[in-house]
Amino acid sequence: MTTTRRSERSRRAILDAALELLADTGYPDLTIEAIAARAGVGKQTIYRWWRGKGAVILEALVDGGVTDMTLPDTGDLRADLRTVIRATVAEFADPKLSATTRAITIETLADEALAEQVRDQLLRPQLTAVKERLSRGEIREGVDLDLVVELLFGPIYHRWLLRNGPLTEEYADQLVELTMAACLRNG
Amino acid sequence: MTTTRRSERSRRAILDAALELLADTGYPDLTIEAIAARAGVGKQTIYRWWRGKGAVILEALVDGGVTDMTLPDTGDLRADLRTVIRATVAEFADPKLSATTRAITIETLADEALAEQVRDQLLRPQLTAVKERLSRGEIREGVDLDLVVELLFGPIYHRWLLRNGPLTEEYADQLVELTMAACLRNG
DNA sequence: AATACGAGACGCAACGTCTCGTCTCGCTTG
DNA sequence: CAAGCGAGACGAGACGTTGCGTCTCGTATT
Repeated sequence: MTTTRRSERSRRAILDAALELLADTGYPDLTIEAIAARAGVGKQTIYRWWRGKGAVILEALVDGGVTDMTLPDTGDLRADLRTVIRATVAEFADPKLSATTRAITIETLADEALAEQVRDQLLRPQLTAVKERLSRGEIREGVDLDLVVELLFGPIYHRWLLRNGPLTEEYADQLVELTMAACLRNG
Repeated sequence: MTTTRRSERSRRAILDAALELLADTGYPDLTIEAIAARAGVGKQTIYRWWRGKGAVILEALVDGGVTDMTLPDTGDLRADLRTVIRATVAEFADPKLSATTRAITIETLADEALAEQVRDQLLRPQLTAVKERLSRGEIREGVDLDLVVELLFGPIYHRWLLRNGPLTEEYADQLVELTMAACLRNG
């Protein structure tokens, strides 16, 4: 049995320091030593509880409640999706939030174990929520809802990753429109 | 006037060494020093001609002719897209090729200037080719072809990035089918 | 009494710059 | 036309710097 006498004070300081550093100085300057210094914490305290800076960022995001995206159900699927996709596009367009996403994505690409945690703890809840909302809509027979979810979020990631065009509200709406055309029962 | 007395021999050795290292030992071990050692070249020779390993990988890919994706035009848009998307999915599913893509993506996320070069020299040609093929198809009025292209490639990137499901031929076909439903004139 | 804590020293690896001596090319000059 | 010269790229690797992850301290907490 592990006697977890973990200091909540240090934990919070570390998570906050990580997010602050990302916002202030950007990913290249986000080092374990910088986090420890800014948090007023020994490096060992970080290594004792996390596998690396990727894990720190992940916990900071989960802790920050980014995953609590309870999407609306007004009965109008098109309108509800517009709300969600507009919010997602805005999130990716925001330089501050985008910096955090960029950091966690880099870590994710270099660490498969972390990638699975990010997927399960951060992304899946959101994707599942959208999928469930879709399942209550007028979707054509034989259409894979997972694929529809990807049809919505994939292009956003794609455009963000490749810096291949503006991430605007109009873009979000067009994306919803086209996706609806793909899977709605009444074309 | 710059008297470019650049050694083609060294250039080739460096590009080859970079790709070999990526295939053999993976991204974490892809260092400038390792590339120089494997290529039998001084580090300065790399720094003289490239901004970093990201630029080396990019040139290796461009040089390797990855961009020469001349897609077919049989008259059947659905069949042609199936061919292209199947190939793309297979590319992302292949561990060897995927390792290179992963490496260039990481570099891209950390270096905006590199990102633009990758987009313009590597990705845009392929996306443009697909867009042109689409423009010869029976697409509904008022549909943005750029968006349709993202509808095709976005989900693939999304699934690959998040490791969020298998990248199979069936997946490719379903993706094409759904995209066609979204934008074809005769629903 | 046990153990997490802040602080920081330690050896290691890769960074990017630099300084060698060598080699190769292009231009000059006899 | 050929011998010689000078600029600059080349392989090699030393150099100081930075961040890594591990390790000891003495202190603080429970």
